[in-house]
Amino acid sequence: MIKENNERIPECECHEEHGELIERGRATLPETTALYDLSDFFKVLGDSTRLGILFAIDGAPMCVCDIASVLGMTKSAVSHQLKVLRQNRLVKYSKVGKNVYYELSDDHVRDIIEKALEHIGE
Amino acid sequence: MIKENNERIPECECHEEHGELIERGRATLPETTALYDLSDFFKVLGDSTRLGILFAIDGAPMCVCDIASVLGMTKSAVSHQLKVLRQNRLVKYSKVGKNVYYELSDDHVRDIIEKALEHIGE
DNA sequence: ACAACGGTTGAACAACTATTCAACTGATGA
DNA sequence: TCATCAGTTGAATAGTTGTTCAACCGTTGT
Repeated sequence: MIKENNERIPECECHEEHGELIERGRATLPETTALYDLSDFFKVLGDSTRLGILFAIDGAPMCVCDIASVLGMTKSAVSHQLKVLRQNRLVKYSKVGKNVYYELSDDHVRDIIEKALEHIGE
Repeated sequence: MIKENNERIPECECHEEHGELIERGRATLPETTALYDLSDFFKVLGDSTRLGILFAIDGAPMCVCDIASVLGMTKSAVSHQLKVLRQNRLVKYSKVGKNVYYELSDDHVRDIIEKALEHIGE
């Protein structure tokens, strides 16, 4: 957890002369709120169930029951995670009769996941 | 949490005819271990302190004390998070006297964070 | 109107995680 | 050699998070 930007950042405790370095570090540091938004975004992707859902519905929309079947989980558990994905706008849905079909809301996310997969495969 | 791939995936509980959809979903689903690796990677980025550290040392290596100063945190807290970043190979370090200088180990990570920032800014 | 079904929701519980604190290691300089 | 400082570490604690369970809502078909 990071202190608010408007709090005074204390001098470096160590006795080296790194004042300039610290200034530079502070300069490249995004706003506190931006940092939280960013970490929240990564937190959403940091769960294998949610990633599984994203992979499952990649290509074709699927209803909750189907997703649950693919992942071998209960509808309830899937629905809870779909809520998180919805709230963070990673998926969108459409109701058809009794069913609710979910799909990826964005190509952006696909790119990020792909890049991460590349990074890991080294 | 996702069931192991070698477990039998049950038929869809709902009474629609989605057999093909489910087959397709299963096909696009990565190996369970790959899914865990991927979510672990995002988990590391899903913390504002760790992101703050990455931003701080972006450009110039910094010692622990400086990082702590920039973020307004204790050396201990920073060191604990640096350990996580080390274990996941997101940072590398070099000792100079009493100090330990940390820097980004990879341009890949910078790309991913940048893409995520783009995604959020919409 | 009613039962059945797909899906959502809230509470509860267990598992995990980040920070603090205190103790420790290793390098430096007197 | 000894005190000091940069950094690490383990245990403890508080906060967060994912799944389960049971109850619920809205739509469909009879």
